[in-house]
Amino acid sequence: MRVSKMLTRTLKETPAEAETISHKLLLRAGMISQLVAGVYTYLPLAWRVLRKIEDIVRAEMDAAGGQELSMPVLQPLDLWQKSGRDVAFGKGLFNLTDRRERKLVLGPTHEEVITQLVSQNVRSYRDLPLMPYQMQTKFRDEPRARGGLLRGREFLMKDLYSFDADEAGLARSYDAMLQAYHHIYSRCGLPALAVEADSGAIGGKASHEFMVIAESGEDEIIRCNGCGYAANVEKAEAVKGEVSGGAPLLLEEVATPGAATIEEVSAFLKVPPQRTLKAVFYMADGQLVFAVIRGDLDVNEVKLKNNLRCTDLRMASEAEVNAAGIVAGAASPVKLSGVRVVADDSITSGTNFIAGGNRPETHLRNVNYPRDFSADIIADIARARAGQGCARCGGSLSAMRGIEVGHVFKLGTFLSEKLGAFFVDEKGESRPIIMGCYGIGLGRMLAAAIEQNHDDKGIIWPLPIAPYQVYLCPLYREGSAVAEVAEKIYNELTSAGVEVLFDDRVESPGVKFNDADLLGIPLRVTISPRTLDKNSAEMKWRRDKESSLAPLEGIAGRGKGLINERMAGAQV
RNA sequence: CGGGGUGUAGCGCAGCUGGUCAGCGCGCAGCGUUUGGGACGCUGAGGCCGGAGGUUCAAAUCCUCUCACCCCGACCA
Repeated sequence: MRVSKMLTRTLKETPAEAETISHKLLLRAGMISQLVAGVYTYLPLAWRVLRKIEDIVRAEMDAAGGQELSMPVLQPLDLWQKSGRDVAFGKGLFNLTDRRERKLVLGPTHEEVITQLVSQNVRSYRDLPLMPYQMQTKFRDEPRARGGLLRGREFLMKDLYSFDADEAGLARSYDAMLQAYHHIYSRCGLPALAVEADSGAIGGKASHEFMVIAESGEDEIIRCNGCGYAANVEKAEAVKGEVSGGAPLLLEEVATPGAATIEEVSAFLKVPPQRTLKAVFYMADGQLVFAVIRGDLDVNEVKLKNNLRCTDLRMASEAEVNAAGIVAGAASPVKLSGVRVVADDSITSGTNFIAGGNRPETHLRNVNYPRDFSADIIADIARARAGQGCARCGGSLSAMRGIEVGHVFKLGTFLSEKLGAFFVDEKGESRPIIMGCYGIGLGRMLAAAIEQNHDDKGIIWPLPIAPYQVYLCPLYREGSAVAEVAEKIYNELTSAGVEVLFDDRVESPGVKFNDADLLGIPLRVTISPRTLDKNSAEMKWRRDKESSLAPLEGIAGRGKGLINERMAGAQV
């Protein structure tokens, strides 16, 4: 490809709408163009990257037993009502109505369609397992699209669905996918970490997310430095530590003027935060819930929501708390009635806590569970954080941010039961097919690759997914043979099967080098009067500092060799 | 949906206490000089100032409504 013929140009200045690095660089490199919020055109360079990612994903899906198909974007709303997930997706579903007033949605995912399809085709356990997949554009009316390709309302996704006759089969399918996913990320030069993930309200036994570690990531990951345990903070467990308080003492009231927060109370009473109880109020499906947790810990709302089995959870307003006759800032579960109490299990191990007195500016000393109060639910509802102990091995936990580039999920039989996907087993009995689903955000992978591979000059593409492998960069000078030689090398490299972006523009060296750096093509081949004097061309890897000279004779073979070497090697 | 912000040339922005306020830089076109890290000179093209109302002798500028986009939060298989 000749740069002079490309549809897009590079930008010197970053468009104001971009905040994250990948978004800025994608715009500056002329790889994407926004149409409306969260919806982008993939311009030729980005499309080439996406196709490379797709090729790798396709190869691994096929190798793992997948079979590719393509399902419709346009789906009847009825199907979603049948599964009940029209409610779960809510406003995230793009709705439309056809000329016959039939309600349709733009598919946000394809479990319903595939399950229906499978139900029409599978009769017997002999027909299983199945692993159909597709690469398809998904539509989700996100409350807030952001970060360019990182979170769009229209995005490319690979989705595979597994259908098995029994749990063991599901486990095999699931493991095959975990393996395939590891292969995919590693082949793309984009190391991703598999972390345990929350399985959500719909349930299921296991779920893993694949995370690319990046500052701009929307998710927080908790990871053990000892055993390698890693989990999304939504799900992560940690050792909370024992807090002794001695033998239970008599409950006693103390005045705490002006002290309402944990910090204030613990400073005022000269007691460490872990010896206090924190009260947090939520509205769960419209009902007030009182969450109690040790003062040094924070409530994990996902865990709380799962324990409450509610669909809507949010912090309660002060008015809602007051309406229940509770004193915010001095609330406690002691002598409380009429409100559902959920306590973190951390409160069961210590004694003689400080808790609110349920009267303004008053607290209680020596509060003990279960002597002084009860809870409707006792469970782990604490948010894990760096520095705590690993629940598995006792090692030390650290926290990092990640971009979710893949999510695999054991679905179970929820959908197959709702949509009538049954099979007949060996004993002749009808049973629901056991499902799993496995997604990879293709566009998000592209963006994540940039988040992880860039410098202040621009993108540094991992070789396997780079739009082109070589940036051929002749530096023009009147009366020299540079142009002619460049054309020759372009033909030679291209004939050798090397993907070349040929900067045939009559531009100054600075312009060309800066564009080469911005576009991030892995290998830059420069030809100038200077190199021609030595009958050679300059070879420079985008990722490296140094450059070297290679003789013009046999340059195509040399270039191809270097690329193959790097493709095969660890460093891409 | 709550909070905040921004809409002026392809991009980045200034002008916004009403009256040469239709401007600057980059980019673009032509000509010439340049060519190893975003060169220089000259000439030129390009804007219903997001939209609709209103106030006024006069509106990019003030008021109202509206639309779009961005950020924080909420939300998120």
